[in-house]
Amino acid sequence: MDCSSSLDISLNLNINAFDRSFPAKLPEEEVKVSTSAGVERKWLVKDKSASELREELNRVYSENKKIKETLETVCEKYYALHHHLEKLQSRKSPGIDHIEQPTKKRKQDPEDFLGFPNGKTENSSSNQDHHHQQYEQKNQLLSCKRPITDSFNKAKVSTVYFPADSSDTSLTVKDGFQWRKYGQKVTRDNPSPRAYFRCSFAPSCPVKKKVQRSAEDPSILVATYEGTHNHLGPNASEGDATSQGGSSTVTLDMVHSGQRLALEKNERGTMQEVLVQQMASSLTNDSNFTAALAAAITGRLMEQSRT
DNA sequence: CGGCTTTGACCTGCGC
DNA sequence: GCGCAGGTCAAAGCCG
Repeated sequence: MDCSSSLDISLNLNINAFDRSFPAKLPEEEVKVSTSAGVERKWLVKDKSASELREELNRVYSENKKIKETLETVCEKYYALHHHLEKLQSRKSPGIDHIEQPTKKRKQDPEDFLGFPNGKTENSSSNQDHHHQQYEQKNQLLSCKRPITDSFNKAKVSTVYFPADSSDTSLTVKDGFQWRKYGQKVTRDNPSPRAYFRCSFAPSCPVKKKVQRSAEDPSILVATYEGTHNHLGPNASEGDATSQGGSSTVTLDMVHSGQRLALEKNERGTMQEVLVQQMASSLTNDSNFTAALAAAITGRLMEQSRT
């Protein structure tokens, strides 16, 4: 059963209520913002009175709140539905996991069971692990794999996601280290080839890297790092790419924070994480939402500059 | 010429 | 033991 195809959870959130003309109104109040230190903050408010602006900001905040609430509600409902579906399926096939196993042919790859005992990993503080956890959980559901329960591999493994042009066929990611490609292979579960790299920055560095385009989103390169660099990064301030994840990875914290409570239960958490991932994807592809988000961020910046 | 990529062959682990 | 699939090796070619 193809879980992904049977469930269309793309959100058709009605955010029209949000005045999408808001960004378009901004030129009227020419705003220059620089967030770096030594900031130049220049506000040229011409035609609008402060009260009008405040009113507009309040409206933006309330809309933002509404969107978040809607998201949470959708999550709750989706989870309830999915849970119900699971129950029905488990009744149909007693003794079998609610998620169909495609094959038991091979043991999970190290990067497939980073372990995450209690939802944590060796470098659990980094975003990439959180992303990887989400990604793996998503993969388990989308590819209908059994949830991973094996104890995690001893080798330090981490996964980093890099945005990439889907037309770009080179499997190279810029993480600051120097890599030597030693192999490429087409794997069964992904039409795009997987490239194998060794760290060539130091001769004895044991770190290996696998890079493969995401099967679900070709615009994402999935880099799996194994081992720990036994040398400093090319730039000392860069640190270890295997534990830092690079600056290119993206977190949609607004969505995550709204779901934290719902993640308390493990099973439920898995479902929620998947949902969050898919919703984030759905929302970021929605120009309406991105416009709304941009407006909300602008509003927040304006508020901060005022204080 | 040295370093890197490409790519087919080979090795290894796993399930049946 | 066999077949499959992922991982690695190494020769050949390319490039600066």
